[in-house]
Amino acid sequence: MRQERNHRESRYNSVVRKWHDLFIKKGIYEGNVDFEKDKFFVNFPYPYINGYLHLGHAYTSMKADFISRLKRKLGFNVLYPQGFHATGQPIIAAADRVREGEEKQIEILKKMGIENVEEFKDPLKWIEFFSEKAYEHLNLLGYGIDWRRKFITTYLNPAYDKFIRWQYKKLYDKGLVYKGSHPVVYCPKDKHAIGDHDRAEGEGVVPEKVVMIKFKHRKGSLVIMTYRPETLWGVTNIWINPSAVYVVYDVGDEKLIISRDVVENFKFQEIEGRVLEEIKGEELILDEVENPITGDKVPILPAKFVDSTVGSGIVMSVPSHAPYDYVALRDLEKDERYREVVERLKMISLIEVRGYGEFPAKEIVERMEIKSQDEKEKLDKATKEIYKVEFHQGVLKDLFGIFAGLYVKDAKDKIIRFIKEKGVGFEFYILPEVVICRCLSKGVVKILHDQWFIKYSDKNWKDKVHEHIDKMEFYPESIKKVFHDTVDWLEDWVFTRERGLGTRFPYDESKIIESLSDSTIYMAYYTIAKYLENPKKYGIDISKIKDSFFDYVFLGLGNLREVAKENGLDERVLERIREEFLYWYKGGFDLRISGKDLIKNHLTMMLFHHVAIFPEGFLPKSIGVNGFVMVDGEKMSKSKGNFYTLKDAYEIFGAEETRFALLYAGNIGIDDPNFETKIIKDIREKLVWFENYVKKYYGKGREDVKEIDLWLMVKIKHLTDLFIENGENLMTRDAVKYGFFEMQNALKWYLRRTGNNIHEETFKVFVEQQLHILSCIIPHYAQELWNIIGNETLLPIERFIEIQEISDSHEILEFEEYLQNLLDDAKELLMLMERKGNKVNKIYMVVGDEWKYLVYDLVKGAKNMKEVMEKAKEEGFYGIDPKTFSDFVNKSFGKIKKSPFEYLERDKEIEWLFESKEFLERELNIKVEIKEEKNVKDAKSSRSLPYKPAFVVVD
RNA sequence: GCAGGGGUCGCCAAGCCUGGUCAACGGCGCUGGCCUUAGGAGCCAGUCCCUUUGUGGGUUCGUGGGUUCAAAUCCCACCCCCUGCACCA
Repeated sequence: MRQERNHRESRYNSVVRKWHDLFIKKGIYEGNVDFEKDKFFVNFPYPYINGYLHLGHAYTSMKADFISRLKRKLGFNVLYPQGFHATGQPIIAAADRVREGEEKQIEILKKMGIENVEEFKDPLKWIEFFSEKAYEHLNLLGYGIDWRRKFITTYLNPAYDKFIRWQYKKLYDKGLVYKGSHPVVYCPKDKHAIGDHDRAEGEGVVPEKVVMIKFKHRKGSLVIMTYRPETLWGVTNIWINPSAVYVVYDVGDEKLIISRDVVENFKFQEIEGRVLEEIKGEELILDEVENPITGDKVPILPAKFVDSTVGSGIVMSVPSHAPYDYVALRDLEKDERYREVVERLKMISLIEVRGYGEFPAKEIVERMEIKSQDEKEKLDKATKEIYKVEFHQGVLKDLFGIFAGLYVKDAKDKIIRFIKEKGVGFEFYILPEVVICRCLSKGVVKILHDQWFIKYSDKNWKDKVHEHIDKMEFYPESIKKVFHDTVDWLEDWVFTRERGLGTRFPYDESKIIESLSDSTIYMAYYTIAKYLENPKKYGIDISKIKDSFFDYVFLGLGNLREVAKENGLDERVLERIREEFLYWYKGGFDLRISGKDLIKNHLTMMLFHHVAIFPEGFLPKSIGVNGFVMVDGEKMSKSKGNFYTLKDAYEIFGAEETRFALLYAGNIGIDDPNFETKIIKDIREKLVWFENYVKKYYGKGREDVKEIDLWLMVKIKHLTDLFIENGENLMTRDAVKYGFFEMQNALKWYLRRTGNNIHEETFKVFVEQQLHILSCIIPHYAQELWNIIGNETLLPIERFIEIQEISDSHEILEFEEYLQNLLDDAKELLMLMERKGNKVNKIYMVVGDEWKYLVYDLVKGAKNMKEVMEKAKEEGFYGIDPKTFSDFVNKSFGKIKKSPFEYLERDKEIEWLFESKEFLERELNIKVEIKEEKNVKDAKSSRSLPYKPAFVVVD
């Protein structure tokens, strides 16, 4: 047996298959309009189907599955649908790679167990294959999804396609989409934007905005690039690279002097022109140019650090505030040829900043002991430092005129505007680092035109989204703020693409709507997908569906008869579709649960679009967000060998075990949960134990009720409440903890306390409630056992058992706690005695006298010792010698204050203690006698405290 | 750089928002015991340090300050770590 190389299939997989098929067949997961019941609509973002679903998908979607079951058992009418996402470029790109015979891609497919790789040259094959697999695999794990509403995106699904087109027409009509241009990192060879995923180098690099400023030169306008336009007031000279080649670039109305290396970049940013002449860098040296703002005449000087491929290949020198400039000038002073010129230059102090004097650059260079401009590392650090403090804390000095007194961070944009308005400069985009395309050509910044934008910058729109977010629930609550932040941060979004799968944009049919933009309001589509995805069944001809259909169904526009006629529908069908939407989408969907990566894009966009399209009363109600699942404490990855698809999990761990471990892996929240493979076995064994125990003892037991039976009942109620409360808040780890582990611990204690002499009815309630709880976690195991103990009904649609409040439940709970403390203390004592070599045959447990309990109450209600003594005096110290009394109070005041018992009465304590005598003897393996203090002579007995009997050992 | 999150007793991880009941939930690991032919599982006890024929004391929650009768919990500064930054699902 042990030699088996592969994991044996879980004993419960067949149980899962059996019941899952039946549940599906019986339609218990189908959400149908029922006005008698409150609805609960939960959904999980449709996964992109370029591969198998994995544990990451399973983790988040299992929370959706769980809550759908919990809510159903609480009496809600539940809708939990699932579609699949095919929009975008990856599938097409992957299919292309197959067609090109790329080995890596083919290998990936083969590893997935696909034999006929050829077929995957066709992107449609991918969609067909992987959406089918996703469906299959979700079923393997027994997801309770209403599959009648399953769909895929893109034009391959004409109904969905029409729905998306309708949405974008709405947005267009509302003026929320517009045509514009924007800068992208662009591959001149492939002729399209290079996203992160198709870069060989330069991941994460984005175009950065800089300012170009034109200095007057005898041959035209010398263009310098700067990140810090505010230092234009302090330019002492210009830097060029003496070994680079510069050109006079005629752009029509003026002649720009820039580096030859950047001419292409200028062209891509639509500064068209032609090169008139080339000038060697060294020829420009010592030429004079004029600062367009201050009118100062400054010389051009050589510097090694100038990169002729960045910006314009020319920069300005501000030695007072730029360490590089200061050092370069200092270096140059040593050069005979330039000494005279350099000595004449005067540093100009521009910015007042705490901690620095007039010339911060000079100070920091001296402090860091930077010797020359070759010390690049130090200089970069110094530059960063100066830039940071000056930007945040720096204030512009008087010579700035209208800008004087402003913080740099506030003045910057104003200065840029000023420069642009004066016509002496313009904005430009550069790449802060080199980007290399997959095709190995170097990326440039290109301004793309004819791009369509969604206007997320719209203030009014943002405000409405904020307003709605305030009304929503978030799990965890802390992410509400993140959503607010994201709404503020989101800028206009380019939503059209040249290539990829998807829906064409109605106002420019050459463009495809990209994937994030076509997945914004499809949750509403689920409500009617039942009809549109099964058109024949309802006599619907999708090709006849027009915008008026969606207008009517989603927005209530138009009248039934006309709309039905226009869309070739039976009026009753249309009415039902509208009704279905109204029912499920009333108050919005109830919960969308997703990975945390979608907060900053999809989820926020989803809110924007809902607010734009749907009226108040149909907007999302709540969002839950999860971290990324780890496996055994490590990020899941194929290279680490801890990557599991749903199918892997089913085969290796078993469906129920996987479900259980996923829910137990973590609570809702952005922390990364941990799926522990080693607890699979524990879970399975616990389940087997319970199953066996139930089979053996269910329906048996005594009839008379004891305190401990009541205790178990109280526990069942308490833990059920905790399970439901945590479950409803998606705290699945805690829910499982209370609903299973603590339930099982309670049962174990109960069996120990009763010595397996269980009370039939109490045990029956325990078992049934345990199965109710488990049917939210592992419904098939629960159903199987439910069936075995003689129930014919389908457990997932049964309600929890309502357990009546037990009147003295607090007292009962306290007594068990008391008993555990007592047992612990006694064990400790006996251990000590044993260690000492003392023989002990019997132990007296001596309950304190009544007056001690009176003191207990007094102390609990009193602020301090004095108050206790005063009150006691009034009562004549309860007939106790005042000295004994005060000694006792002195000794026990602190302990009593900390004591947890509030409800347990002394006579109950004694009564139940007598009932528990056998249990104590069994546990301690010694004779036990319960006594009252007044009946015992031994001096040790006086040590008794309320709720802490004294022990007297007898040999 | 900007934004968000986090540093807790070997590991994972509660608690901190609503200061005290916190030496600090729970799980894993480890140690000892019971059980067992044995291993596994299960059960019991222990797992910061010291002390103790019994309920005791000390020092802890990234670092350093502060507020308070009282701080893991509130405030300030600092150090370190993680994630996202868009045309991509």
